[in-house]
Amino acid sequence: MDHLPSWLLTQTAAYAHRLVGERFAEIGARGYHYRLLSTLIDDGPASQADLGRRTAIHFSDVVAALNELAADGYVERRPDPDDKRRNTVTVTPRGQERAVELAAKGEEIQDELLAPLSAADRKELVRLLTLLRRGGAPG
Amino acid sequence: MDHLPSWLLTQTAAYAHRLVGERFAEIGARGYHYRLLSTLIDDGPASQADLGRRTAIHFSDVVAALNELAADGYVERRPDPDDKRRNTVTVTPRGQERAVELAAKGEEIQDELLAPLSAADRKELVRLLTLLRRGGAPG
DNA sequence: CGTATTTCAGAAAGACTGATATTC
DNA sequence: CGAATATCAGTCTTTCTGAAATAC
Repeated sequence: MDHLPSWLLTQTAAYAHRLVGERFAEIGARGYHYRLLSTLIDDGPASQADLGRRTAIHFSDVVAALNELAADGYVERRPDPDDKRRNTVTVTPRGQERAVELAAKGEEIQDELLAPLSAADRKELVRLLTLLRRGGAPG
Repeated sequence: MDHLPSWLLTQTAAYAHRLVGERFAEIGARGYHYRLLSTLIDDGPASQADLGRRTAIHFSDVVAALNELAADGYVERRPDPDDKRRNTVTVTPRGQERAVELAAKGEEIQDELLAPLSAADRKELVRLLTLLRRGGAPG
């Protein structure tokens, strides 16, 4: 059974999942927060629908995660004057600091997760997973 | 963001996960059924605790999945005469047929999942994931 | 006594569905 | 009108936690 890729993928993913959940929970965060904040900083302010597309998080979950981030003062929602349906989501100064914290945690998690792999193997893994992902989620 | 291994792993896993769920659902099954039946056939009858360890499925989830498999007549639970705490789980003839069906579905899912990868890349992926998994789940 | 097995009830997290109000 | 956006309420799956009863 250990040779089946989908089995391995599920197992490894479950481990990665648990690790990400645990480590982010240590600082009161979730994976969604990390994804959203990072994307906002890397690609700039966006509407919630745009955020959903960029992060591959469902619209409804973007709303919920943004509620949490806004409650802690990490992001702000402002109505888009050009399109009244939209909220423009921006990162506050506090959110910038939080993003640094989450990014550091992210690095820490990476290192823990990839500990068994050499630098070359890590690059190879990224290459293979990128190829795989194309089959499922274009973008 | 696309270069972060844990992100890639989560995304790819989500895709693999969805694929496995959908395809097995087409024949009224779940991933757990496949894992449990395959393990029972490959390694022989076992107690539920053993099954949990072999498949890396939680005891409580083994119970639930076995309830489903037993309801369809694919497995049988018999009290272990040597240790009255244990149930010995065996595959019925119907279960053998079902296992063949699930294995075929499993192959189909593999092919769909790994379509973007060459044969060499598939082996490489298995190698890397196996290494990774050691970090989290020894066994 | 502590440990192992089976069982059930439920929670957390991610992904998703459906409905609604609003605006383009 | 159809399409997009934001929101809310809720489901589904997998994984895991906690507690109970029973047997070693």
